[in-house]
Amino acid sequence: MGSKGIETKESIVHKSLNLFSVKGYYHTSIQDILNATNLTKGGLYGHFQSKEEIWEQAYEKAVSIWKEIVFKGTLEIDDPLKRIEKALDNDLRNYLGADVFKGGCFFLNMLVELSGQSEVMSRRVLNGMLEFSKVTTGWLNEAKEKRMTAPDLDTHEIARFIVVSISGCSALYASSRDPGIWKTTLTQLHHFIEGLRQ
Amino acid sequence: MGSKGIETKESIVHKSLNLFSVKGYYHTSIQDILNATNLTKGGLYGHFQSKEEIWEQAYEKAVSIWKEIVFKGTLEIDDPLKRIEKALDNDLRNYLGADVFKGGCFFLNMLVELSGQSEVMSRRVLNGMLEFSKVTTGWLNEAKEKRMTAPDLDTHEIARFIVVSISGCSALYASSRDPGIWKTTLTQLHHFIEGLRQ
DNA sequence: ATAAAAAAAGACCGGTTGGTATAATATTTT
DNA sequence: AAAATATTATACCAACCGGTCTTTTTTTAT
Repeated sequence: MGSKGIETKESIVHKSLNLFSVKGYYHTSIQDILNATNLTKGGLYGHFQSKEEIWEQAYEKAVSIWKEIVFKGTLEIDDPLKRIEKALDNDLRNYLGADVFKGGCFFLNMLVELSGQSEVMSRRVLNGMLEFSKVTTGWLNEAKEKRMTAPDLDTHEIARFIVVSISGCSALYASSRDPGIWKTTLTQLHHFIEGLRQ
Repeated sequence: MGSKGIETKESIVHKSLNLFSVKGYYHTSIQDILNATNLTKGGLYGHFQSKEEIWEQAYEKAVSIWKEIVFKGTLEIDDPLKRIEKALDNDLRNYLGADVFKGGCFFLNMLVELSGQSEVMSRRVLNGMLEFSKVTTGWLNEAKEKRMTAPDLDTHEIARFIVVSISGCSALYASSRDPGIWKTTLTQLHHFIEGLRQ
């Protein structure tokens, strides 16, 4: 594969990711992608076997973009609870609120659209979100071991509730475009997490 | 319109509501509705002018079904905070968790799917959800006036966070089908609301 | 029972969907 | 420069989309 091909392929993934995040997977047609990339079908299907394969690569790119934003400046924070708060601040303020993807949170949008349509694709998105829940659980366990919280803290449950909150925040912000949504969520989650300290 | 016509029309709305909640609006085709109702195009378009008109009536029916479940047994509760908890229990346990709509929460699914597709339809769903937020705000104000909470409680913000939480819960439950999602949310919201008392 | 009205059937419409096959054109490699 | 290879264009496919129209059937009112 020559350098021209690689460039074109990356362009397809990039443009498709934007389209998917704004219009959704099914509502983005191959023709939409062709218009955005100034290609024709031959040019596109030389790089991908199917629309779903384009989505897979777009999804992976979205994950790497999201990770870079959310975990920025978290690892150097010693206090695990503050670390969680930093990650949440990154997610809601610098990812969701900064409109990194014009349609809101790429993952939440995909999860809802694909549920009941494609078991394979929706499962993949869900697992990605559960991974974040696991990271949070780990940090909560760290806080518990350091005796910063109650010794009987149900860290798995707390982490799950945090993911629930940011998911709802993403859903409502995407449709309302009201920054008050993520600001409120951030404030309440801050109080919630600080309330775990003993 | 004879009684046969009314019966058919109600059947169309009923079947369509189920299809919309499982497959989504755009992914439900007219043909799907025809198969479910054992009608043909002539039979269907004699009752409705467009697919969107079918959705409007399905939406209204969903609202009435939801209201009946969520507000059941709430009005006779004097304690406004307990009243909110009862409504949330109804919503998560008896509506979402009971799989009243097979695809999860009809409103959340519609909100996400329609955002960025149909301004008119998504706005309608969002406004419906904000109405529930207003009811909750009113109940919180009642608690504040009765001096059950801190005098400076930001009731609007609290209500908004509650709606955020149940929205996220609906999104994650729809795709995971894990009852632990709504059970966790219920537990945490219970603690959250009880924590408002002073 | 019969006439009027309502309901339903079914063919048809233009447009779009994701995807394929083949031919032409660029780009690399030799 | 020429040959090999990678990339792209274009025409085409069957299936499906929401919706319209006319005809036939069924229900309803008299």
